[in-house]
Amino acid sequence: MGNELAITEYFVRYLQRRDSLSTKDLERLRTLKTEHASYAPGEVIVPAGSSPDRSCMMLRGLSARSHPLVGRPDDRVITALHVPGDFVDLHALVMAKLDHSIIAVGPAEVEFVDHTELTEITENFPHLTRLLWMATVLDAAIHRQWLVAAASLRSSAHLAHLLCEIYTRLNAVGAASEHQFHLPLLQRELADILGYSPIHVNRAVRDLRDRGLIRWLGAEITITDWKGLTLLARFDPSYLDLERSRR
Amino acid sequence: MGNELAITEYFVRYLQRRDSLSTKDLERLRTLKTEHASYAPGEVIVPAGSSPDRSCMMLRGLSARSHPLVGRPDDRVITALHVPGDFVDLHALVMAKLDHSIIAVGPAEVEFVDHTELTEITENFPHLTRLLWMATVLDAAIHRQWLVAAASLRSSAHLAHLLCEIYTRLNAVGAASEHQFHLPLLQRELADILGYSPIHVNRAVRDLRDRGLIRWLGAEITITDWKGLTLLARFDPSYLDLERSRR
DNA sequence: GGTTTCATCTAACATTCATTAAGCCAACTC
DNA sequence: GAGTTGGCTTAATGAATGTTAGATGAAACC
Repeated sequence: MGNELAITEYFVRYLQRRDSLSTKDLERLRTLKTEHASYAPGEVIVPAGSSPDRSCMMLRGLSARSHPLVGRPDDRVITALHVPGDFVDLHALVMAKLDHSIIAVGPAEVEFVDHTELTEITENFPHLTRLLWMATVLDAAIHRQWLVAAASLRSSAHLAHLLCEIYTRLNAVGAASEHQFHLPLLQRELADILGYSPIHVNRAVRDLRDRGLIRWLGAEITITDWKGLTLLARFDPSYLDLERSRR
Repeated sequence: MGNELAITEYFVRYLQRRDSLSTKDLERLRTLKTEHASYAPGEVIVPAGSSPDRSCMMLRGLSARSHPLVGRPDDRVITALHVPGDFVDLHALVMAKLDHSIIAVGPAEVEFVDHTELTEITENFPHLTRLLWMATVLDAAIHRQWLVAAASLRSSAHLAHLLCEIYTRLNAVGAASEHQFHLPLLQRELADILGYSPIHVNRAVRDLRDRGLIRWLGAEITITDWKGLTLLARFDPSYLDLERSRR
């Protein structure tokens, strides 16, 4: 009780999109003690190699998991992007050491939750525990889809797939609608995500624009032909597990 | 009690490599009711799109997660390989629908565990639950490393990385030693894993052989220069979270 | 107004990888 | 032993992507 304008609301929506929460579960989530933090673009939220004793939920903006490359310290690969509602590094609860950093992409705001509280949930709230587990398993499903996209799609289609996914995820928690969204993502960062050179990303962006599939002004994206974009990307959202079911 | 030659032994070793198991946890694992099954090469163990009510542990051989491609039914991408000790599709416990198939690679043997039993563990064995959770989170870490490898390594180094990983995982559960192992994996299957054409995989295999890094006869692989192979692949096993720690 | 900075964009050339086609070799069949 | 199959191997060509270099344009600074 208290905490009426629950900080965890986005994450609650993320869960309710996929299962139903008991009053008890909801209550527990809404009374989680959290600590707010804001970050400037590029700032490190959680450093690689650390063993954090808390995990963070995305509130506003974007964050990414960044893997530094051994032997090429100024080079990196981004293996995940996180939008509001994501429990970004929940997996750190059961890992000995983080194998990557969490960084802010554009200005970002997060809420930290102590692992003592999460561990307590695993002791007393089995259904809620399975839902938290689900959140990490869903991240893995997204990783797999990125692997599929990387292996089977060419640059334009690959970029198209990423845009379809981000819009669908934003839309699922009510953070975007009408095929428009804010994406403060540089082409150089896109290159680290897609595994191309920045120049090649530029070719792909131009291609999607030339085909009349998207409009991209500054950080504002409009998907002008959703059907066409999903077709090119062979996008099928079922991996996002958006069905409600009992877990 | 009973079940002395526990079927779950490989998985127990997998967990004990990373945390300690209480007598109670051990007992619960060893009394899991399981159902044995054998598969011929290529056979489907769990089909994509299903909502299985059980999950399987790898006992012998290899299995893979295979993603069929929409619009190209004879094409696929393999996003994970599983060795003995892996709880292959444990994630299905908290997913509504599987986004991929589990298939046998070479002849394979698995043990199925009902989800009712696993759910019961989440109700009464919180520490063991966190260890099961860890197993799925570790799969995700491997997915991420595959993404990093795909984006940052060229064919030979990419193949080298896969070989380093498989050997390390086999070795971690005592299923391989002295840089030798059995790998019943066709070059065409390697192509589906690495995202190359079979012809290009062949070039990569030859390259590693020509450099004197590996010997590959039939399904028997010997890593003749471990140091050189890990250097080429920039292989750092820390993502496999092989440290023992309290979770 | 000029300068700097930084992201986006473009062009020219180099490398990596896919595709097609075909040869090789061992295991198996008739 | 001839034929067949399946996996491995090689070569030649073209498409996709990387690299290097530099142009453009907008915002921030002085």
